[in-house]
Amino acid sequence: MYNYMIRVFIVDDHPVVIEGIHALLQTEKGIEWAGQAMNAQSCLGFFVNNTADVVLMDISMPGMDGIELCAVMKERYPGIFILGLSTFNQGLYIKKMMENGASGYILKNSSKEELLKAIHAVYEGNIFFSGESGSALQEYQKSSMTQLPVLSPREKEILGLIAEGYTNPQIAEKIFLSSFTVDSHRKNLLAKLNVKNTATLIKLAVEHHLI
Amino acid sequence: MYNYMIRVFIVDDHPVVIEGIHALLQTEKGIEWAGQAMNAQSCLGFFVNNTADVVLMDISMPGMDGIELCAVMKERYPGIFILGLSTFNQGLYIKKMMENGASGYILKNSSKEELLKAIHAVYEGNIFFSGESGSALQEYQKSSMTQLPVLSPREKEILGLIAEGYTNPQIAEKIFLSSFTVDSHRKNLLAKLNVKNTATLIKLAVEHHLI
DNA sequence: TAATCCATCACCTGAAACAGTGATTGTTAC
DNA sequence: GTAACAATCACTGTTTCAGGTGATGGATTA
Repeated sequence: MYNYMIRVFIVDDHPVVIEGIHALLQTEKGIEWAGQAMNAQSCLGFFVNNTADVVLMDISMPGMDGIELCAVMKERYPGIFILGLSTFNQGLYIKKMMENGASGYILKNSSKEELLKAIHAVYEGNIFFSGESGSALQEYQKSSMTQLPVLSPREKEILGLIAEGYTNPQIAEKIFLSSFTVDSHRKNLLAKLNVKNTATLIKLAVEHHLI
Repeated sequence: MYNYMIRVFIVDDHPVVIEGIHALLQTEKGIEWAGQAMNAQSCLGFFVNNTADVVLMDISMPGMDGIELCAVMKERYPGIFILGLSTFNQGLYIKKMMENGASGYILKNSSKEELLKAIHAVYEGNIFFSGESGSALQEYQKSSMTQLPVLSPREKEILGLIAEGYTNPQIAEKIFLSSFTVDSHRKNLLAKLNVKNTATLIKLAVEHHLI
């Protein structure tokens, strides 16, 4: 089916998961079991004298977690592809792992077919998300927004205008308000979002897709 | 090989591309040719009385482009998966299409195998990027930065501190400079990036991953 | 060598932002 | 029916930003 061997390494603090995936992959012709680790240190130790093509990496581990480990691994071994692994579906974690260089993300309860598809996809340099984690990434903004205070429509409007570079007097003129009122809304935005000035306000707003 | 039929529709203003992909997919057992359109209006017209499973969508078209069309399509038909299509590799466009609900992105010069892999992947609800476009997404920041003026290390440093909410005097104290100097750098940042105030400066910086 | 750019410092002015305090109206929710 | 909150407006300071203008030394580079 595939005319190459993909050396797969797994880092996970749950022996059950390691054994389960090992069992799943054991019979696969294109897959070679490179090794396993139960924590970040052990994983990094392995790669000093060994290597692999794809690393299945648990996101939550004692000590250094998968997000950090991912960054370190990609820093030291840019050619190794990392596939995030988790029992639950957290858009925030997916995003962080991707920012740290991961090539994809799947759930631990994925089917054998999905796991193989993901491994092959990332090995070929593609980016792959399993269906559920993919939608989680797309809806990351929504989930992360729920952690933020609710902004009133007026506040959102003014936030958008601030982000476009308008000053308070300009906004006031634009939407027929007193400049005092705009200033009040602006202060409320700073207070609600717990930031101290325009720079941090806009940074937070852009990062959380409020604008 | 696959026990289902995927109805594929294509929107592209280049007949050559339509014919080329049609020819590629014609012999595929699991693929059914749903139809084709050469512009956004024609595409939307088709879907009034018809449907498809996967829409291959050109990103650059006369009139409404793929990015807009993608948003409209996903709004009206959330169940249809959209695969972006382009002759060139533009991280910015990929990002926008993904924000508008696309499930993936491939280059028009992809191999038949890659095209099929992508179609099947998105049909199954996964997210798929071909290798080149995937890396383009990951390196979106770099590519988009090339369109931006080059910032000196000092400027980047000060930009970062501004984004963290420090004022000029605070930055000056922090990195042992005159507040005048910090202000100079700040003005240079505004001038180089062609923005008028802190709000737009930070917005641009965050969006282009300068910080 | 001359040109260019970075990094630094300096001053002035006006505009804008930030902080604090307080008020009124209207609607929603308990 | 009153408590909470959104939306509006108001005043007063202080701090910061933004625009302009200019200068110096050092590194790079064409």
